[in-house]
Amino acid sequence: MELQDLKVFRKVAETGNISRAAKELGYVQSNVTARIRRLEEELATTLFHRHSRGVTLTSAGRSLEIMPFGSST
Amino acid sequence: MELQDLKVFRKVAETGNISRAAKELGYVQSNVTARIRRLEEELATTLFHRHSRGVTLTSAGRSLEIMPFGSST
DNA sequence: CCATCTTACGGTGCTCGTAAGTATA
DNA sequence: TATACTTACGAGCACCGTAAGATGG
Repeated sequence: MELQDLKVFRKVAETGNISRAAKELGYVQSNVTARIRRLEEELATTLFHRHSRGVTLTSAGRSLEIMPFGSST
Repeated sequence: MELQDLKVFRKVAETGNISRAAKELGYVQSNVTARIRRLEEELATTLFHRHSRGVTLTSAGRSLEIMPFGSST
């Protein structure tokens, strides 16, 4: 897992919305989807529950969210 | 700068030798050369002095060396 | 329909190994 | 000649945007 992965993950967690996270990060939405998917594969877990109004953290996602990296944003 | 860049940088700094760092990291030597070069370009600075017996940190390199990331190795 | 996430596709650049080149002692 | 760093090259994959698809309210 690289720093950029964590930055994207955090923005999605913060907004609860992949589209808005993408806009705020300056990416298109499909890239953020793909990045989150790859991160989930790498960690062999599910970080977000997907529903029609956005996404919410799973318990695994909440664990990652509190990792003490990169908070200098 | 990503975590992997820092990991490679640190191993080179630790050993003072790109070839040995590469071996310890499980890469070929030319890749480590290229990675360090890319990192230097990204940071727009020179991290190592090159000489015929290896490399030594520049003052910029010493600054990066003490960054408080990734020390969990 | 509208908002949102996903999938397909192609371009560009990074990462990696192999191989050859350069330099110093 | 031995040791070390650099450059050239090509394969594979990640990252990025565009575009189209799927789903729920």
